[in-house]
Amino acid sequence: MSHTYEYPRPALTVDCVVFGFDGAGLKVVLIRRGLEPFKDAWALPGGFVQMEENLEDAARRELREETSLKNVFLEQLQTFGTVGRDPRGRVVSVAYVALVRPDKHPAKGDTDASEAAWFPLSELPPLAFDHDEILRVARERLRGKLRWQPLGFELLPEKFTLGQLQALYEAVLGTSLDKRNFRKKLLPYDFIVPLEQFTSGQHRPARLHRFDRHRYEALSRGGFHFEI
Amino acid sequence: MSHTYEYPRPALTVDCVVFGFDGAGLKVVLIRRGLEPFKDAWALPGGFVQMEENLEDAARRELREETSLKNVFLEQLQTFGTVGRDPRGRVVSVAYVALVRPDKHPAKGDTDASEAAWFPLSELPPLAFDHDEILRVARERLRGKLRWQPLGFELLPEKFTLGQLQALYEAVLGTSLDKRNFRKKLLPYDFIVPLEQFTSGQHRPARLHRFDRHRYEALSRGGFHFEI
DNA sequence: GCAAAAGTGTTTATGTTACACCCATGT
DNA sequence: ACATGGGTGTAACATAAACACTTTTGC
Repeated sequence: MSHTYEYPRPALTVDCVVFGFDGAGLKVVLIRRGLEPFKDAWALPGGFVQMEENLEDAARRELREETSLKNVFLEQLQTFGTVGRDPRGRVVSVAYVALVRPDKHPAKGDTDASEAAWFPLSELPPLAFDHDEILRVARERLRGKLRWQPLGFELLPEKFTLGQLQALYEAVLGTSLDKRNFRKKLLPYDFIVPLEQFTSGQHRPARLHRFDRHRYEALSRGGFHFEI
Repeated sequence: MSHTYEYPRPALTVDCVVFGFDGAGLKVVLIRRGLEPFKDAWALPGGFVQMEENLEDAARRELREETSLKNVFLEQLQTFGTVGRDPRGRVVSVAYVALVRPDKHPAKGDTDASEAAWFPLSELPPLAFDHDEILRVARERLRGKLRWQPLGFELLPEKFTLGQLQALYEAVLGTSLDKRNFRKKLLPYDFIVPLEQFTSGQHRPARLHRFDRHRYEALSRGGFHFEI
């Protein structure tokens, strides 16, 4: 070990923006902080990176500890390091975006966090630190990515209707889409596979579909181009 | 200050992938390391983040110190934090991408680095640390972004010919493009402004153009969509 | 029978691709 | 005169956008 350890260094945290979709709108997981600073305020789940821990592992650990979520889609977003973003001193945070299916994941607090809950993006409480900013960047990223990558499937149940898929796109993109054109665009790629199962309920049953990840990856390798 | 300082923490660095374009191919700035580890190996310019220094400021400072580059386009790329990526111990690096016009920027070493030089992407030496990986991600990002954003203008002189612009796109995307279709696609947006100046040289003079940043930003705000 | 969501095709407009020749200059 | 890169248009094709009615179910 050379001069690497000779001077003070920032603290390093990870923060996770966990998106979910309930059929109507996008939601995000927040935890109520149990400690100062910002005690009792809502914040993104996250915490300090351990010395021998990869960044993504730290993000997954914090998610597990604070929200009981595991095996979720997780991707690095951006690193936030403005001096003064944390009143405790210099803290640099590597932010991650996670996508989960709320039906599979109840989002209950476990250890550190006294409470964890889903919030609709339209009804957010004030957030601790610069977490509004992190969340804003995360929303932009999600909107940008959804158009070129079929991320939607990380947010929907394994079997879903085309109506649900479209509602998700509409919620993320903030626009309304034409039902026929939406299907015409997606279905020919054949990574959305129709099943012989249908929903039941008050209305006409809708056909269920599943996402064919292998088919999608094969297409991707061929350098295909897909845009909603 | 609470428990923030109670345990050991990773060291934090910034590393910069500086791209330039010389009319023929993409180049990147490397510095020859003067210290262990990887003494005398080539590496990306970068260094430790100071305690009261914003991340981007640290990146700009290191660029200035190691390569004399200033006032360049700079954007955060991704954070690399795999345990073991630095033999000195746990070092997490926030990587940045910079775009510069090589004509304006000679890239001479200044302080820390004994040497700084431009390397064509096709003739790279072995790099220190995980800098190959960082560079790989940077190239991908550049390729991805160039198609939706007119980044090209950061890499070309203020006044440029359409031939130069096309050569740049071809170098970054790794494809060849049709001259007529390329112009037909870009010019109607009117953010490339023809000038009444022409090159001189061995061949027919080419009209010079400039990038109209305001026009581009006005278009962007209108949510326009541009793709090569 | 009515309310509510599912499902389905065609036409028109727009954008993309492919393609070949003449022009201006320096040597 | 020739070598070199600059500059220009059109037709075929593919993709995107606009648009309305019928079906099935639960109540």
